[in-house]
Amino acid sequence: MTLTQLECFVLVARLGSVTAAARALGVSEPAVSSTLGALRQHLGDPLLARGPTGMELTSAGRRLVPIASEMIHLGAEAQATVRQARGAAPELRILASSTIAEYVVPSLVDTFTKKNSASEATVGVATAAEMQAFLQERLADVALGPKLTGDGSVQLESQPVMRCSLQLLTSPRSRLAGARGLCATALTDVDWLVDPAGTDPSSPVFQLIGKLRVPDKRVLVLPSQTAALAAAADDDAGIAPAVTHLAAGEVRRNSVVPIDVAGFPLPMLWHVSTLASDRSSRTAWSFRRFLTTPTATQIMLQPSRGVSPGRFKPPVYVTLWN
Amino acid sequence: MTLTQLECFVLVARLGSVTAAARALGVSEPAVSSTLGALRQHLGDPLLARGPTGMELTSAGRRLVPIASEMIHLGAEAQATVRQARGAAPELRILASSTIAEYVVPSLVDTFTKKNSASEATVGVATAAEMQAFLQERLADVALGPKLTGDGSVQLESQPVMRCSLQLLTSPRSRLAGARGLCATALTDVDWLVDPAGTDPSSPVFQLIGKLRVPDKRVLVLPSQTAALAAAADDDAGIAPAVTHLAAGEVRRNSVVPIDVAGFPLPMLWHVSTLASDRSSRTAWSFRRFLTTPTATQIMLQPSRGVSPGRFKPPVYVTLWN
DNA sequence: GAGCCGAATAAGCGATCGGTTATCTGGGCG
DNA sequence: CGCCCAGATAACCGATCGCTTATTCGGCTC
Repeated sequence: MTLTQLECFVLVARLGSVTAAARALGVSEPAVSSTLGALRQHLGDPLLARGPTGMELTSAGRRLVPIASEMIHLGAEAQATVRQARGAAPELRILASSTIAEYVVPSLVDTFTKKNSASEATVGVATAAEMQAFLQERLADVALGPKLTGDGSVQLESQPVMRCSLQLLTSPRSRLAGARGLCATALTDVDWLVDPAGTDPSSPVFQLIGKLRVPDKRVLVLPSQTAALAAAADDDAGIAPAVTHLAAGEVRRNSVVPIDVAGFPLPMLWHVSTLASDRSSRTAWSFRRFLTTPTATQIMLQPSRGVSPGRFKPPVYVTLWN
Repeated sequence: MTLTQLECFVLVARLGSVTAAARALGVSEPAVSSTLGALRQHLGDPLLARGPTGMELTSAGRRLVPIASEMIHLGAEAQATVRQARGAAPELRILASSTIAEYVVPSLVDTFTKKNSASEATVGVATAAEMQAFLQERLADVALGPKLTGDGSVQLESQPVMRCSLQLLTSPRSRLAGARGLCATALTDVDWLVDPAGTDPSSPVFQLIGKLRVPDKRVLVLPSQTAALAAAADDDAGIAPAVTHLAAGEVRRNSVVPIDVAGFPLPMLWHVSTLASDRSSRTAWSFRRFLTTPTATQIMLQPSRGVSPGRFKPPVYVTLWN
């Protein structure tokens, strides 16, 4: 019985699927499957079995979850405690959607750690479901992205920190560029150029694609928002959904232009989420408060220039820090 | 960071020495040393350093102990919980001094599990220091042997369950056999045939040997008390300290005879120890209560015949059950 | 009944674990 | 001063871990 096995188990239990857990951990599905298999054999119980709504816990599995979860948490705490005892800065583990991670997290972290010199940040990219699981397992301290609700058993606090909007952008020379009052159905037979956050089922972009019934082959996932915008700048390459103020620079330079579609720009909110204050780390809490300050708002409005396409090393999926 | 590493660390911290921890775990000293080294490297702190009174915790190590201890405990609890959820009998992990393990534990366990069919026992041999460490780490549920005091931080409950005495036995044809009113100094130039419990610094036998200043080369550690008595039965092989009522059969058969030394038979007590009732498992508590019943006393007075020498597979040192 | 999707299994690979014996090192102590 | 003891290190070995790709299995849907 290793901590890795328990981590796998808990993640599968929380996310309801081996595949999702594998993606969250950034490994292949068989890796998780076999790790889970080892734990099953060791404990002599299937722990999880396929059910109509994903993997469902057996009676033994249900009792194991809280214990395993606590062990994992203590593992992280052990590391943090030793770090602190040695006088090192406490670490702040931040999760963000790929878009936010790309444009605003670096400068936010920069400013925060300068202000609050006693902390050291690591950043990972995750989907909303992963954020929720990781926060609940205390494998991350704070998440930036869509609103998280918690799953009832563990309370998450999610608070809006930025009001912004979504636009659809395309090349100024595209046939869509000049059109007025476009109908949504006209958008289903062009390529959609999205960043990794567009694959998160709870992201506005994903939901938009779903609502419009854009066929899968029309959705191209690029490694970053910057790359998506660069691709959209090519004539007739397709359309790129983007956060208005983050793409403002590209629009000003006229490399892309907004498409006029009813309902756009689509308003949206960025949220910051942590565990309830009494279970959250002091540093996480302090970072969260920082995000509501005007300084942080300024930073989020004036994004660091997106990393040039190809240079943006996609952290792709989060690695666990232990 | 593995559970094994944490286990090593905690055990070294509790026992105050790498060597002692290695013995408790039944492995070589370098095994523990290097496992500890791996943890040190992983956490970037020495955790423990040599001090005048054994290994001493660094500040980081001091904070790590309770966390690591809790993780280990949760590991054991995870297994127990899953076992129980599957409907299996809860397990009872018993530690005993080698003498007690040899003569009375098997029948005690037999009777107890028959009475209390919902439990399954495993037995290990340990010294008093190991018993204390294992109980505190909840790596064992109950210990049978000398009185344990606890080390202040964790409270152990130790209760006498058997009043008995220690005799010195030798071959009826030995030159010591007939002597009357022997002086203790006469005993330092014969071989002492002791069982593994005689190597436990807190055992009466060990203390006796120390008080008499018997030279090390005069002390022969045999794999069991039965073996020691068999050896003592040889002419002039030496003397074997033994619990009076356990050796009664051998004495009745005249294969060995008691030596007449002032102060002998030396009274002694067997104790049963557990964690305080609120932290101890139900099964452990129930076993402990069982030991105070007349049934259990009867069993302890009428030992199962010692296993024949050589056939007694010495569990030597306890294995951790996880 | 055929196809599909997600989990499980197979096979293989390199790194690490956990263990051994033998040796080195560094502090008390006679 | 040199011995001795206990911890650290070296060198080595086999088992397991953790991960991969490819394939098989089992339910569901059409």
